[in-house]
Amino acid sequence: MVSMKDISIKCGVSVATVSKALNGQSDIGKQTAQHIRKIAKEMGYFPNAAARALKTNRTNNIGVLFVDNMQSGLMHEYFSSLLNSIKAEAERGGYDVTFISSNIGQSRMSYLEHCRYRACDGVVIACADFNDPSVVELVQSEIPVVTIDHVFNDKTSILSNNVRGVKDLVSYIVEQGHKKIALIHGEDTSVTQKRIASFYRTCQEFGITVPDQYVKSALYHDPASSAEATKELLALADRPTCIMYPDDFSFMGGRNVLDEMGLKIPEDISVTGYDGIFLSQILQPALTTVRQDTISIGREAAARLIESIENPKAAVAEQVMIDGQLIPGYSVKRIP
Amino acid sequence: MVSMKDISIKCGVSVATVSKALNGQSDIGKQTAQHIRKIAKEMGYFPNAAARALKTNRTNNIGVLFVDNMQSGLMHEYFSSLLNSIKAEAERGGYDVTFISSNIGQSRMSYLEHCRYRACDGVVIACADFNDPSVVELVQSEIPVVTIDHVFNDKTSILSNNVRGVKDLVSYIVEQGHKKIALIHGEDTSVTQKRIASFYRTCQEFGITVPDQYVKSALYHDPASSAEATKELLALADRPTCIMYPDDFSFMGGRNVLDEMGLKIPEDISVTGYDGIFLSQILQPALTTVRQDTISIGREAAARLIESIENPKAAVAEQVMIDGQLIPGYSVKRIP
DNA sequence: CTCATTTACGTAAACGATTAAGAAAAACTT
DNA sequence: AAGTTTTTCTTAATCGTTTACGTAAATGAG
Repeated sequence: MVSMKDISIKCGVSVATVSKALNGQSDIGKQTAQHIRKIAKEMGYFPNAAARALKTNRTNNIGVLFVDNMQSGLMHEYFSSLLNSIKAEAERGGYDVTFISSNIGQSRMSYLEHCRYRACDGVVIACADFNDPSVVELVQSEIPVVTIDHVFNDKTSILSNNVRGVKDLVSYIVEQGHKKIALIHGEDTSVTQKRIASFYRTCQEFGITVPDQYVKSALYHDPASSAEATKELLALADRPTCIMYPDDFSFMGGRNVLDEMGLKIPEDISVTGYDGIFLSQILQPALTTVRQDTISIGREAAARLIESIENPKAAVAEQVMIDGQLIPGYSVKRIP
Repeated sequence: MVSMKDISIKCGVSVATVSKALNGQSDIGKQTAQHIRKIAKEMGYFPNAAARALKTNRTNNIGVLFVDNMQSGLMHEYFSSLLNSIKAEAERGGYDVTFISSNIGQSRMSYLEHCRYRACDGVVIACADFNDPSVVELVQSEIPVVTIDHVFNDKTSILSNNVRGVKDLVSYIVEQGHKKIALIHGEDTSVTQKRIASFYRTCQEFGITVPDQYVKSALYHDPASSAEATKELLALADRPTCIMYPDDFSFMGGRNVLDEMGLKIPEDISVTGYDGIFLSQILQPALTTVRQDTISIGREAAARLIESIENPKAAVAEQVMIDGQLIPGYSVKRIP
């Protein structure tokens, strides 16, 4: 590996001069700097990240927290797409992306310790148990943090606009003429709470009362639990005309139940999903859903994190709402 | 951050002694070492990765190459699952995982340069264009490399046993009584070539001749192209009784076509997928497919890479075959 | 008791970069 | 022309570790 020393020898200057020339410091002669840069390129020089990190305490490395309780974190298209976007934006800003975990080898360390160990310049918390003390510790540390879909006081967070998304979805369903709308929601998280609240509120705005039996609890990304909930809904004396699923993938579970019972979508029953994953638009009929803008969410998360790393004084903690987009599809029947 | 210096002061010994005690060197008194370790733990000491890397030229960091031409790399469940497994095994071995990319900030660097810049101890090449000169350069460098599903001379590679997988699949289909089997395969890669060859060979072994029109080309993970191929197959005068799809997800495209034409699976036509993704077993009927053992593939890749990092002299390049598992499902009809 | 060996620790030089402070040379003042 | 400022470069310290080597004390051999 060619180091600054090699360049300094070749150029007949000191190492300090090389460093300053390469970093664009002003106190180096124009032509000297140019010459040094040329030689450096010729020799294929790249800075030694470790040395630079040691001295500057900056690594140009951001950590991502993707904790997959039940090994499913990255399997969700929502999260893998998010990661992709974070990665892309980080690269654009000159940062690398490293996974943060709670145990490295035999020694178990907290997320914070891991971050310090690797000297991450910042962390994106994308998928984690936000109540985990180890996560809270990290959030409250001095390390710049951006969270996704969860708000911590005084920290920047990027939020998929679930309130608006559900509102759009419900509005669309109502506009198609439905009055009996059921909601199957995921496990209790702040996202879920928002979706449920928005569901009730929007229904109310349209003067629709929702019987308690129309709201069922299931799990995200779990077709089995959605299938179960679907059965319960279909067993009701007064069936809903439209069922909203926690997410597109879970819908696949409900779909099977509907199939078995000989119910056609959307002729006999209408359905909606959430997320807008690739699969949802492959299905026949295309699923009515809300596409969460993972590209923007990831991009904003990385960009804001980098901003607060590079300009800590001016870093303002804020909540950034990213709107999703209603995809009408063909799974909701128009009722005259 | 507490450093060795802090510990050395508290313990009244030199920094060198602390270093040696913490690293388990033999030339430190038993009780001294124990005391130092105790204090270190009390003070919450963790080594500074950058300093250690600078001195030892080892980072305990492995790079992963997941190049997503057309931004789909991580979207495939095969790859995201692979990444998950690599990550898990790396963590077990005390390594962190960093993405390697070709451009970091404004300066475009080759994969190799990126690896050197970050001083990755090794790299897993999981998803990339193996003909890309930049990839080849990396493979031929001094950095330990393990490739997945592609063999480079003198390098360790982990291979999903596609030959066996397709053989098992075809055998199963034949055993169910099928003689007219069509294959829709993915774009030209070494994996695809193996699958096609294994398809032909197994058919031959069973004395089945495959008309050229029964073999169609499509793209992996692309339902549209598989749908197209399905149409072509169904337009044939002598239709196949079973269609093999490039992968489970692509099958979804074919499924729509079959649906439209009123063909029931498996009563009217049999189908198989490949991969064994979550979705495949949610479908009704459950898809006959081959589950690729991504857990083992990822684990072996990381484990072998770490082995060759930590014991370079004894590192033997080898090809490790990981068998998949036939999942019978219910999408292939038994023909008497 | 002396000399050799072992044990346990300290000294100091690296690793490759950054940066404050200093110094020589050039340019500008008046 | 002498002093002042500016420009350009060097010196040297530093970041936190690791490690070859040195050395003093303890132990053993004869």
